Amino acid sequence: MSPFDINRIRELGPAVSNESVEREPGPSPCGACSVRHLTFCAPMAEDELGHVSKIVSTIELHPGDPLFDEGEPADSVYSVTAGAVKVYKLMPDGRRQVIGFLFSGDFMGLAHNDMYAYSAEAITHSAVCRFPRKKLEQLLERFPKMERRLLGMASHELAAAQEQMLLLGRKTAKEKIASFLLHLSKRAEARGQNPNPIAVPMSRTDIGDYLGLTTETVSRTFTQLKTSHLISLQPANKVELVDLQALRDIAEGA
Amino acid sequence: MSPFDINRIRELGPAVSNESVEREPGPSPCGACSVRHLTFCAPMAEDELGHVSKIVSTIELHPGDPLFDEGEPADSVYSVTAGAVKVYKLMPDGRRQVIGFLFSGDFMGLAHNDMYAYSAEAITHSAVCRFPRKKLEQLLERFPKMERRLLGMASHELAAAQEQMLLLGRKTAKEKIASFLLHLSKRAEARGQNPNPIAVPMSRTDIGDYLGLTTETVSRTFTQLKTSHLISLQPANKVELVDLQALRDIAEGA
DNA sequence: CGATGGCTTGACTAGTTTCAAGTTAGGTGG
DNA sequence: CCACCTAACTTGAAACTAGTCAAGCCATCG
Repeated sequence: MSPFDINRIRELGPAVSNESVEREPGPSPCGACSVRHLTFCAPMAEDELGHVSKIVSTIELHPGDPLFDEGEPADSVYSVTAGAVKVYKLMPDGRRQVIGFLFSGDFMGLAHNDMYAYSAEAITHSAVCRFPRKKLEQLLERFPKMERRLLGMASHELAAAQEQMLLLGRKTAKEKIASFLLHLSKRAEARGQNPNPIAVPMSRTDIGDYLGLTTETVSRTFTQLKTSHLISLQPANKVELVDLQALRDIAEGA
Repeated sequence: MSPFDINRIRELGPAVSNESVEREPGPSPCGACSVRHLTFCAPMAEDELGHVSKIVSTIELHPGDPLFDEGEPADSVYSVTAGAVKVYKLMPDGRRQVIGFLFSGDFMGLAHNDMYAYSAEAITHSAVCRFPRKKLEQLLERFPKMERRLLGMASHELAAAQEQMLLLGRKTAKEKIASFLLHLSKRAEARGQNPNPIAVPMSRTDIGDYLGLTTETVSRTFTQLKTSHLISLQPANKVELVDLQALRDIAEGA
């Protein structure tokens, strides 16, 4: 979490309860959105933002707050504006696969059919924008440039998912962890945050469920990378990538 | 492969060499396309198909023919009209992850940046339509309904990729194979083909590289399912799903 | 300052891979 | 038309990576 993100959340005002707070849109929530250039709202002109503000509502989430669950009617699409959210799928016996970690600019809930294909839950104190599906679809129809942007972001997501398939299907534990850390670094940079050291707000269990490993293996592998002086574990869940090139070599399997 | 698909290929005429053959579009290749309802061309009206025909060229592929390679400039987007194509990523040491098997109606090459993120190669005798990227983008700009269709298909792909992440990260070999066979069955049905017995045109190695397993484990697991009378291996690479419910229970991990 | 939950470490187990050898099937040429 | 040849597939035994079970450590927060 950058200070930038924290400021964004503070703008939302204090929570009135320990549950998620949903606020009606103010005069121009989108005009003030500091991460708009990262979201699917990016192509909208200043004087068109009113159309977006009109259908959006802002939700504040605390660590562990659920946003929606797999199988629920997919009434809304969400865009993360601050914090970190995880999306995951569950098997009947409790096995879990984390599909992705979402940060500022990322969206979720773009289901083809009418149910969410995964569950979403906040990792840190976060803020998301909620778009009722029907109204968003009307907006997309009126502004094809927004739909184009969404297609571009979906293509990007798809490429990332395919890269993750390679990781899950063919990489070793060490290669998975190295890839994961480099991926976090790249994404932080893309959001204009510090790429090194990186914030690692999710738990070892979450990381394991994202990489197809157990908590224990994740922990052992971190220790191994630390002992080899490739990374350094810092306070406040920060990780310094000490030897970037070595990490890249490991991640690629070279 | 259904007889239907084979007929489609025969319409293309004989190959003039053992390499892929690229043909200039005839008077109305799209008007005659029998799988159009499955492709991203579906929303186009009959009298608009000329715009599509004008930019498309048809390519015939024989088993093993490469279509493009990871890292090449992504000049074109392709739509499969007959046969089966595999797309895969390679690691420097040769480890391979098959990202997907494509059949009639599926598209590939929708990269966000300017390079293909994976390689594509024909499994069976196949036919694909080639759309120069620039020209396709112009077409999408003119026909937002086509772009909407593409976004819908991309969302669907994304959901499938996420399901595959769960498979790769958390399922056992037996669960992976059961899921794979059921997935093939569902997809055949969606294309109007027989969902049981199913055609399994890809090799054990391809299946392994798709499921994150070795050839040997795939083979052993098929044998195991056969011995348990859940499936039956038939001639011509066909597999009969004998006990559908048991396969579903295994696939879901129940 | 104690308690809780997350993280780390250890010993053992198991599922899958690896290495190796056979078997089957399909395509080719005599 | 048959026999061979090759590649794909199957099966077996040993090895290894990551998982499981269990205990201890650390840090954060009332």
